[in-house]
Formats: sequence, structure tokens, C-alpha cells
Amino acid sequence: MDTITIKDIARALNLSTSTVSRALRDSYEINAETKRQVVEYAERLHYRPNPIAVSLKENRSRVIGVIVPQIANLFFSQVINGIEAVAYNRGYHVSIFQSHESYERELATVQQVVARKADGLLISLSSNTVDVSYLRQLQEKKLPIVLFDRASKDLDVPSVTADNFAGAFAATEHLIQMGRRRIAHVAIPASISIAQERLAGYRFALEKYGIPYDENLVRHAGFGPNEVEPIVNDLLIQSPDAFFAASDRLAIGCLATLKKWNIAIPGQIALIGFTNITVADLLDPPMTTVEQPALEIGQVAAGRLIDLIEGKQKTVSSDPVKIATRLVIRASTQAGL
Amino acid sequence: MDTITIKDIARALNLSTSTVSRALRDSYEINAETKRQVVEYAERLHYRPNPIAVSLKENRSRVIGVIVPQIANLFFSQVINGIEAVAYNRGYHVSIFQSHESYERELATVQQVVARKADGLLISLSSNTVDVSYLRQLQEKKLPIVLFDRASKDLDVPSVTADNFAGAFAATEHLIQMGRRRIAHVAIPASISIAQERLAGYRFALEKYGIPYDENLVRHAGFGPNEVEPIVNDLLIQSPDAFFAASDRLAIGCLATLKKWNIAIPGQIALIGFTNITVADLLDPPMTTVEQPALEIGQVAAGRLIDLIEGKQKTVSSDPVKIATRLVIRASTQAGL
DNA sequence: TTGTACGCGTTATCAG
DNA sequence: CTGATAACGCGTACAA
Repeated sequence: MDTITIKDIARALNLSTSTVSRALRDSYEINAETKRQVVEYAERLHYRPNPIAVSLKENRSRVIGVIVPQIANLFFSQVINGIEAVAYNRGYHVSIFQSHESYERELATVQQVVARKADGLLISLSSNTVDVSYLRQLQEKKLPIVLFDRASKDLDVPSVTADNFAGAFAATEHLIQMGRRRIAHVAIPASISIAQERLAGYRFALEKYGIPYDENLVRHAGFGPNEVEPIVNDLLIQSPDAFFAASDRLAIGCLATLKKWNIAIPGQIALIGFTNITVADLLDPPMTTVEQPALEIGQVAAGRLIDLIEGKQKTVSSDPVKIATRLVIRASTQAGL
Repeated sequence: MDTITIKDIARALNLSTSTVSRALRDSYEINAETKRQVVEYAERLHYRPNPIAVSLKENRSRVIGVIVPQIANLFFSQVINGIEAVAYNRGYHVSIFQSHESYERELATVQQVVARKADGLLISLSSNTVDVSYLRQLQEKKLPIVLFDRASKDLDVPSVTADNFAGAFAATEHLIQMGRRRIAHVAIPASISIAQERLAGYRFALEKYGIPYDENLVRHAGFGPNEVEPIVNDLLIQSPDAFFAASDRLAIGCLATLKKWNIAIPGQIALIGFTNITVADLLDPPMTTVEQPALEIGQVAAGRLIDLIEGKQKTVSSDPVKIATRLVIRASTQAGL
């Protein structure tokens, strides 16, 4: 292997490794000339310190581990972009991993990342994760952790999420103001923290407008490939006049099912997805959406984590940060109503 | 820090670290009883070898580095899923990184990953990467590398891509068979390897049906946020009767622009995207697409890489692997014609 | 200002 | 069968 080490430089310049080492970092009392020599030589040979050796020595890695349920999801991939932007600026590398909505893989991945001395963890919990004790243990070992999007009430850890309650409220209220009264809600799995918040926002809007809550109009869908259609079919039996879908995937599932039954959405069904769908404008009629500030969530989460890592946050104020969502009303949805 | 090491076990059991180490791996001549003791104690304390120390010692990490231009792209995220499935099964961890279509970031990321002793690299080149000499150097240092999707003719490295030529040919031929003659092609940046292949497939189809190639009908679009619309506008001046978009993003850009001008796609313009758009069925009319076998590309690429890593591939046959695409013809697109 | 020696956690070699 | 020792690359107390 011809990767060059501090030792090579030392030998070439007739110096000790410690002198070279010092010359390359703190100029902690080192002869200017020696330093110049070393730095120049190192430069010329493209010397790069071995991060593995440094990690072993210093017990850290300048790496932030990011674990998301799945990457094939515009929301998460955008959050990651936000994370990277901040982390990169502050001198950290970001390693990305997927839990594939599996508790076991989440656990294994986190263990691996921690074993590799990541300086901190940014996690969005898998839908199957109920036992978060492994995270609590890491937290007790002083490992900086920040949750985003999918947090856990069983964990006293800082979290950054969209304001799901307000977003769901806005979506539902919009539908109500368009004259709808029987609004079906296709929800994400109840085990996910934000499912409750979205449901609460939905219920609160109904309440505000004096519409009774009908549990038959609410169904949770999992992540299986063909789970949405039967659920939408069931909901259709309740003859809803609108749909509030709690995610991109569910919104698409709704649309597909409605299309299959040839139900014209504008006249009879209004649909709002809690989404980042980029093609919402292309649909006919365009879909009104609640957009999550994914980029910002990532940026804020990364910022908080790095503050924790660098000890700028003495008090770990674990009060959740809520980032405002945005209701995007597409023209002809309104027209259609 | 209360991470337990081999040394802790040795002390507790009055053994030397070397004995413990041996007991934990090769049972190479070790007393059965001693071994049992060690293993049991290690189990009880949840001992996990420090992967950083092992990497330093063995100069490898059982980690595969994956670098893609961007994660917020269904094609890439699905490829990654394919990669993970295979790598996981064969005992490797996968670390995911983005180059954000920047040569500099690609370079920096690869250097970082290599410095951390990744056992191999799976890369899809950024659109700005023209100088691949840094990869050639790594290759010469015997680092296993496999390119996927975006390869480079300047690099004699195994690659796995979709059969872009055949896919583009099939798409174009389909449009021709639907009676179109002036087929506009919105292409990805010419610097990307597969751009040429797709263009060639397009041209070959025209040729086969005796349609003259008109360079005014072909435009390349970059990755800027507002690049597609003006290009589509320009193309519209050439009064095309169909569009062949070379990617998801471009297809969406086409659709958006056409919708803006209120051009009814079915009657006047047929559109085919070289894509993985999941909502193609929802569009009105549904869009016919050429689907890339993303998952399979990832699986094959990961398989080849691991074969290389494990030396099963003595001869580095760098002949590119082409995976067949699938033309998905949506019913009413045909009807519309 | 520079060099020596040690440790981070692990494995491999060589004695015993 | 087991233990001492060296080595992977680096940083740092301690000595000079």
C-alpha cells in the first residue's frame, strides 16, 4: 500500500513522528522553518491523515450518522439534503443509512454506526420501532442524538418535526371551507409518532366546525405494496365527499383507486395529501397539498445535533421543535368545487 | 466510556488478551473450556469488537461505499435498495453518499471513503465529472470499483447500466408506430455517459423508419431548477408531434410546460419518459414509460463488486453489463392517438 | 524546539 | 494450549 503516513514524512525529513505530527496541526511551539518544511513536503506527497487511526485515538470521527426508514421517499431525501448542507459547512461528514422500516435493522445499523464512533446520530424512527431503550442507553452514554420527523414520546431527546397538528388542521379546514363534511382520513401507521398529531389536527378542525368525528372515516394504512387500495375501497363505502391522505404514498394510492373506479375527483371528492409530491400540479385536477419543509427540518436538526456535539448546548432542552408547514391550494381544485 | 474491550475480558478471567482474542475467533488450538468461558462472558457483557481497531489492523472495513449524484431520485434510491439487499446478505455494510452533481464533492467523498478503508466502491458519476483520473489511480492501487448507470469510457472498470440504447429505441419506435414523425427529444446533459446511448437509440429508430434526423428537435437540459421549460418552449417552435424525455425530471418538466400552454397531450403530443415515475398511471392521459430495472442494476452491481473484493473474479472483465428495460404502454395513451 | 515512549483495540507471530 | 510482544497510524505527556 502506498498511502503515505506521518512516519514516511518523518523518515524523509530526518525528524521524529511527533515533530511531524505537531507541525501538521497546532503550531504548538514549533520551529517555523521545520513547520514549513513538513507542511510543504506533506502537501507535495498529498499526505492525508488516516481517519481510522485518528478515530481510534480520539474516540471520535467527525462523522454524523443519519438513519432514515427509507431513502426512496422525497421527504427523507430532502431532509438529508438539509442535513448535509449544514454538516458539510461545519466540518462533518454525513453517512446515510436505511432501516427499511425494520426495528432490527435500525438497531443493528445504529450499533454499527456507534461502534464506528460517529460523533452524533440523527434518526427518524422506523414504523416498527416501539422499544427505544437502546437509544436511551446511548443517550445515557452521552452520545448526542436528535430525532426528526418520527420521534418518540418515550424518549427525552431533542426532536425536529413539521408542525403536523397545524398542517393537518389546515388541510382539513380547507376541505371544510370548500363545503365538505364527510372527510375520510387515510392515515399512516398509528405507531408512528406523527400519525397521532395529524389525526389530532384533523379532529380539531372537525370539532371547530361542529362536524362530528366518525371513526369509520379514519383508517390507518401500513407500508405493504397493496395495502392502500382495499382501505380506500372500504372508506368509499362510507360515501365520503373528500379525502385527507396523510402522506405522498397514500395520496397516490387514493388517486389510483379513485381513478380505477372512475370517480371524478373534482366534483365529488376533494383530496389533500400531506406531501411533497412534485407532480401535484400535473394532476387533473391538481391536488391541494400540505408541504413539509423538509430541507429546513434537516438543517435545524443537524444544527441542533452539532451544537450538542460541540457542547454549545449545555442544557439539553428536549422541547420538540416544530417547523411550520405550508398549505398549497391549487387553482382548479377550488374551481372544481 | 463503558464500552467493553478484549482487555476487560482478559482481566476479569485472568487471561491474556491474545487468548481471549483467539477464543473469540479461530478456535485455532484453544482449550474448549477456556473458550466456553470467554465466549460466555463476552456474550453476557455484550462484547462487540471495535470495528475501528480492526480496520486499522486489517486495512479493511467490511464496508462498501456508494456514491450517487443525488438521493432525491427514485432511480438512484432504488438502485441503492438493490445494492443493500445483496451487500447485507453477503456480510457487508453499505455507506451512502451524495456528490450533488459536483466533481469536487465526488472527489472529496471518494477520498474520504477510501481513507476510511472501504473495501470497495460503487459509483454513479456526477454530471460534472470529466476527469476520472482519480478513479484510475484508485483502480491501480487495486481498490475494487464498479460503476453503475453513469459510467465513463475513459475508465476500464466494470459497469452495470440499463440498456439505454434499446430502451430509447423502443420508446422512439413506439411513438413512430403511433404515427408520430416529428419526435422531440429532451435529453440529459451530454456529459453523462448514458445521454449518448439514449440519443443513439433515438436516432437508430428514426433511421429504421426512414425519418430524417433533425437536430433542431434535440435539446439537452441540465440540472438547474428552471432549465426545462425554456427548452421545451424552444422545441415547441419546431412543432413536434411527440416528446421523448430522457428522464423523470425532464418528463415532468415537459408535462408541466405543455399543461401551461394548455396543449392537450393525447391529441397532439405523445410523451414518453425514460423513467421510474410511479404516478405515470395517474396522469391524464397516462404516460407511456421506459422503466429502468433499478433494483436489478443495484443487485448486479453489488454482486460484481463483492466478487471483486473477495477475489472470485480473477480476470477483471470490464465489459459493461446491460440490463434490459421495460416499455410500459399505458392504455389511453394509445387511445388518445 | 524536538525526541522518546505510550496508548487507543485488535490480531498475528513467536516463544514457552 | 497460552502468554508476551509487535504492529496498524496517530497524538501527546514527559523528557531532553
